[in-house]
Amino acid sequence: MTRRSQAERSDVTTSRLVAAAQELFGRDGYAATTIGAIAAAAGVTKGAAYHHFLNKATLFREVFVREQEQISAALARAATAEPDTWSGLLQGCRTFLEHCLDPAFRRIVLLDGPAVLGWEAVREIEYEHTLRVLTEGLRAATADGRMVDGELRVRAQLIFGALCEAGMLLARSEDPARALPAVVTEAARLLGSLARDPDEHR
Amino acid sequence: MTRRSQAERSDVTTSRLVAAAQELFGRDGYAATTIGAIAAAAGVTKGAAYHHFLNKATLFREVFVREQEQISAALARAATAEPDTWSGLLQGCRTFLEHCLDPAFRRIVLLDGPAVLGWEAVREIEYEHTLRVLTEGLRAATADGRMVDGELRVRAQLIFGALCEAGMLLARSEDPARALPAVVTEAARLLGSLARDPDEHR
DNA sequence: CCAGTTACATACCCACGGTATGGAAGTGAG
DNA sequence: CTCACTTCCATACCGTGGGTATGTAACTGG
Repeated sequence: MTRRSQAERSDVTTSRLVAAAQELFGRDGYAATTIGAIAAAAGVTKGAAYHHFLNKATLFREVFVREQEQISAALARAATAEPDTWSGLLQGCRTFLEHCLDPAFRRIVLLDGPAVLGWEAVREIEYEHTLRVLTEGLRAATADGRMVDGELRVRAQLIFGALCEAGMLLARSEDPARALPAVVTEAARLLGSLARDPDEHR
Repeated sequence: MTRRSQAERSDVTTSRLVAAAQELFGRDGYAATTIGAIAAAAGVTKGAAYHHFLNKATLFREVFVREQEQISAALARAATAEPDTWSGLLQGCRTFLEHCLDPAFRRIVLLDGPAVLGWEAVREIEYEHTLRVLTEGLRAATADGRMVDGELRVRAQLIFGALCEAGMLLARSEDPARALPAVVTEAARLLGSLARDPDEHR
């Protein structure tokens, strides 16, 4: 009984298309991935793809959002598992860096995303996901007295930039597992500038 | 007497092509710029472009290097004009941020560069220019006792990432000139973590 | 002065993003 | 149940643009 409702059929094909797109965009990059290839990988034709998505960039945007949802969930999970706000922040950074070891993630989120969607659009999406988690972590740590006051939006952005760069650096090293401590150390040192001992005031 | 040597003719057309490419890539972005348009703007045809450059990416790479040469020179100039290594570092960062107000610079160096040339290639070029200047600034400040020790290569990379993000943030604000102080303050605060009072040891 | 190279222009190919069209399957009103 | 209408998707097609093949005039070295 392959009799399905329209909504069902539609959902199945769209999610198949997005999944195939995520796979191919992540592996080959945006420019080297054709709509035809995505459709074929999803078991449909170009017509189906253009029925559900306005154009290639729109489909890519969908993939980008998916990627954001996945990592922001992982970040939130990692942070809340920690005993206090400060270590939650550090653990979140570590989790982000580990995520950067995935080539598909780097390709989609760090390399192609800004070029394809534009910086503003990308940061707008990220501010609903990754940047939101980071900003809230900073806010919590500040409210906790573990971090000096400041423009949180700006601060989150700067830290995010440093983390992205760190993730790329890490991924490029021949032995990422061994290089991770050094990168984490430097990152923690940078963050350390913002730390404040909750017991003493200076 | 328009009689020119081969080398002369070649140099003229190549530099014209690069100049036109820099203009168009910076204004419209990599994807929206065609080789034909570049050639036309340079007063030649596609044939000339493909005679001097292997492909579109190669031409873009040339433009990218030019952009790097220009900014790294400006950074070095700004830094050496300062009285001490630490303020030289700060002034260099400020100069970089001001450079980010140029849309063409952002487009070529921050957005399209990594996507087109790949992260490794971009950082390899930058390590010969912008990142070199930054790393040397850090080295000088460290040797001067103004900054705590650390993995300079990694540190430069992290700071660079934060600065790029700061530059984008700045450029997107409705009034960059007014937003600059806040961004500089946050950036300086981040850098402050690495500062060390040269007179006291702890 | 001439063989060989360099510097282009012109003409062409084709891959790929996007559109137009057609038809099969589903849906909702009467 | 039926029939107009919509949704979903395939097929066929178009235009643009990156890249190549070819032709040719100008320069160069012997």
